Amino acid sequence: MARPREFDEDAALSAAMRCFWSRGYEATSVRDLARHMGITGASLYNAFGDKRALFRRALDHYVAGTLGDRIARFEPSLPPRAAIGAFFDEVVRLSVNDPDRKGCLLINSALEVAPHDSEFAQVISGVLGQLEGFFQRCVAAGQRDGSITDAQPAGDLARLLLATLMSLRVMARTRPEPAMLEGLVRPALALLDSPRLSPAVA
Amino acid sequence: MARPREFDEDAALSAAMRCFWSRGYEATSVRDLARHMGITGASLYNAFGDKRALFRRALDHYVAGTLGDRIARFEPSLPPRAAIGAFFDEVVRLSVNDPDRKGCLLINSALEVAPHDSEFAQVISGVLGQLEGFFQRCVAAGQRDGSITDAQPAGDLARLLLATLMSLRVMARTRPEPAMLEGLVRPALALLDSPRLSPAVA
DNA sequence: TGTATTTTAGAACGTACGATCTAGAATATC
DNA sequence: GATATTCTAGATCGTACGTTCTAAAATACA
Repeated sequence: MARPREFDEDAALSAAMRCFWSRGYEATSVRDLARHMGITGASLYNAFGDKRALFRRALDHYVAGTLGDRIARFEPSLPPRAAIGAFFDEVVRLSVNDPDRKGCLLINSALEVAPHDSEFAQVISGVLGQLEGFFQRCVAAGQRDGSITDAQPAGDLARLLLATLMSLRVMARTRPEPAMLEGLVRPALALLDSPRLSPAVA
Repeated sequence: MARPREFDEDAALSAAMRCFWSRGYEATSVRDLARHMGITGASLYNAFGDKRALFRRALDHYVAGTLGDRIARFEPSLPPRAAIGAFFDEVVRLSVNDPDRKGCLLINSALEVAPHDSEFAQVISGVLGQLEGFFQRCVAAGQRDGSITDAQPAGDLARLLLATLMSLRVMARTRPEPAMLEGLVRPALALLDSPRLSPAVA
């Protein structure tokens, strides 16, 4: 064997992720990447293949470290209705406090990369499915414990939440003001609390 | 005065719009544009300024000819609830029959251009406001004639519809299958038909 | 310690980008 | 018909792109 790598591969990957996240795939140059990763172009190609392969790694890193982490923090530790609320609260809070308007790397890639790259389309579609699954599990559990209405099937409510999340990510890149983003989220969450079918209200 | 222009400016603008629509702003080169517009680079710069100014014209052209036209076709001629349904039906149908997965130029630009160009952010935000206004007018009218529930305020339902539209446009670039897109739209439209608050159901 | 192997840095490859310039062709006004 | 103006085509500008190459530095195993 031979000389070991000088740089921290995980730190370099995180730096690459941040580049792709704030500038997008095409607009991020290999020179940008190398500079922010603290390595040279040759090392980048040695360690990660080419730009597209590095992007794939960076996207996986993002999904595991941001989306996956958020679900893992909220789903096991909060009641289902609260987990959904906390999920959206965090996304709104991060969006409002993001002067670069980076949005979400997954959704950004769904629009920039997926349409003309079937491998990424498949990966992204799978992650969107995981998100829908998270919402569906929360809604179903909330319907069982009575904290979420059963006026709509859990699958339908989950898709409404997924749609809300995607629209939130779109809006956050154009108009990331609290009133705007909360105006998108609040009516969606209100649906979860709609009265049950059984007793009359008025 | 002097020699008149040889090419049809409106046809050229439509061709430019199609380029930006299918490839995005950055990925569309001035040479691409000139070729599809049927003119030379010099004529393009003479007639439209630079690439950014041409994109601005192309985006306005898209908004007027696609979004504006769709609203103008449905809002005056259909009952409010039907206008909303026809709007989404058309977007789903066009998305499914779009092998290039172009999506919507406005939403694509909201993610690609708006975050780092405040002028475009303002323009796009304004158009999103017009869309929300269309939904709000339809919902309010539908609530008046009883075809749409008043279990939620018209503004909230309008924002839910706007969110649904944005998510539809995101999903259409990644997974433009009828089942997927209709699965996003159907639960949102179902909300409009929710029972009114007054009589008990079960 | 010697050698094979993989790292590093940075120059260099060919290509494409947005934009401009140089001519020459064409036309509305005088 | 002369002239001033705006059009056209295509070469050309400087810059940046993704990628590869060259050579020197460094280390695990014999």
